[in-house]
Amino acid sequence: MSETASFDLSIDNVVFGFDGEKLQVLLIRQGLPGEDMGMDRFHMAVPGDLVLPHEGLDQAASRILSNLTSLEGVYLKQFHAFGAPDRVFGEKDKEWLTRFRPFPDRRVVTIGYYSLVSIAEYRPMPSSFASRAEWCPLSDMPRLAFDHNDIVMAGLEQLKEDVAHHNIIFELLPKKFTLGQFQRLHEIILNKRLDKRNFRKIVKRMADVVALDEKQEGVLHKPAQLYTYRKPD
Amino acid sequence: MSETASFDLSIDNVVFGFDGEKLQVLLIRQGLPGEDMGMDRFHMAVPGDLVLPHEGLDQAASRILSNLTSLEGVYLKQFHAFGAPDRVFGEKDKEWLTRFRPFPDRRVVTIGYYSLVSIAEYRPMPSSFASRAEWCPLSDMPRLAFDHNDIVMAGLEQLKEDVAHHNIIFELLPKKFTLGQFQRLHEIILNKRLDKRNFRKIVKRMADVVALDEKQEGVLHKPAQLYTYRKPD
DNA sequence: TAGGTTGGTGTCAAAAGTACACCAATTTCA
DNA sequence: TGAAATTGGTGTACTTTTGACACCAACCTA
Repeated sequence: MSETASFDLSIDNVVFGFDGEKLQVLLIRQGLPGEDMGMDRFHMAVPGDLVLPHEGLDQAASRILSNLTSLEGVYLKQFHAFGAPDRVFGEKDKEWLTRFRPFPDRRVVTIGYYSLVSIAEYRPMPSSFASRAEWCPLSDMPRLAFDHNDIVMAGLEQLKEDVAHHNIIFELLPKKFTLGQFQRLHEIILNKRLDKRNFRKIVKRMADVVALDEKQEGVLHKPAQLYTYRKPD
Repeated sequence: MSETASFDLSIDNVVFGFDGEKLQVLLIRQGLPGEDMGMDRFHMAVPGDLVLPHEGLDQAASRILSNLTSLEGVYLKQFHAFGAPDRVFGEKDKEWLTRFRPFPDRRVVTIGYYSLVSIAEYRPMPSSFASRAEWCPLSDMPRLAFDHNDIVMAGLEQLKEDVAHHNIIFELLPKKFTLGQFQRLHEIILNKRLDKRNFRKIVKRMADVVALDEKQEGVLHKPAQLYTYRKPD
């Protein structure tokens, strides 16, 4: 075993999206855009790529996200480094590396980031996006490439903790949201039911959640008051 | 700019110790053991080294910690990856890299870990340790090598958050501790004063902190009841 | 106009948090 | 041998937060 190591470094980004109903994760199809592959010739994966030689980690994360998904200016947070020596073990994974990576055998350590996106706000994506990336409900994740299933789960755990103690959850909501959506989002992330009246009591105490002069329209039930989040400087 | 990157990967470990009074950080003198260096010919640094080619990250972290400090079996937690392209900028840092690293110009990304240690329990260190590592109060940190000052501060921030929500704080205490020490430790980490009676009320509610049948000895004041922490499976 | 669906509201009891002051046990020094 | 210094140890009253709980309202569709 040589004492001199040489690693590739990558970023993998777990993009969480909320559509008012479910938490979803943005997945991309591995391979060249437009290339036709048999059904089991590819894996879905979390958007990720190698860090460039002179690039900071956060910078790389937002470049890669932007390249692969056209998402710009979204919340990004580093949450964990994944470096198990056997991160890459599947045959399909090795084949993919051989085709698309200059040094397919080099060990690659990846830094996990997660992003938060309101799906409603980012719905109109460029077409180049739609062809390669798609939302997938967290409750229905397929087998992903490499150790990406682990990365997604670790990202979710981190999100849970962060939500309990910070205000980042608003990044998952559209600018205008209902208290129903807000509560559902909490319930999904924390994975437990909350009492409606108690939840609203708490929200009333949040000075930065303010009621708008507007109601929901076109819903098949009593329309809800819309709220928004005002960032405290 | 080439598209093919190649990185060195290192671990840097912020070892926090508590002596009943102050929070301290374990620092090592950079350079060869026993080598005589002028006062400004070296930097203090957090214990860290390169990850080996076939080694997992957690595994590397505990190997490196053990090599540099003889500490074994201590609490270790990965908290952040540091990869700014200009992490290494000082003249002394470059000189050190040239002497001790096979590829001194290669970009190195480091994974930050922190460890928690009760100084009292680990006081009897092998002599090889004492000559190279020493505790330094957090309140009195010198200028460290590379970006290690940032790493220490980031580790402290993470510790603050983790202490509020997990039970890891007991790792910093000796097996037998007084409520005074326990309270002081909280005050230091959270950086605020706590009321003695209220603090003890909370502790009484912690089922896993139990009073021992023993008192402090040889202190210059009323001896305190000793307590211990029983891990809940 | 009836049924389905989500929105929206208040009260009470239990638990947790917060503010606050004095005596006790040991050591050291005069 | 006792006074001073130092930290240990205790309880009460008030406020705030949490948690359990049930019904009517407004919109849509058929």
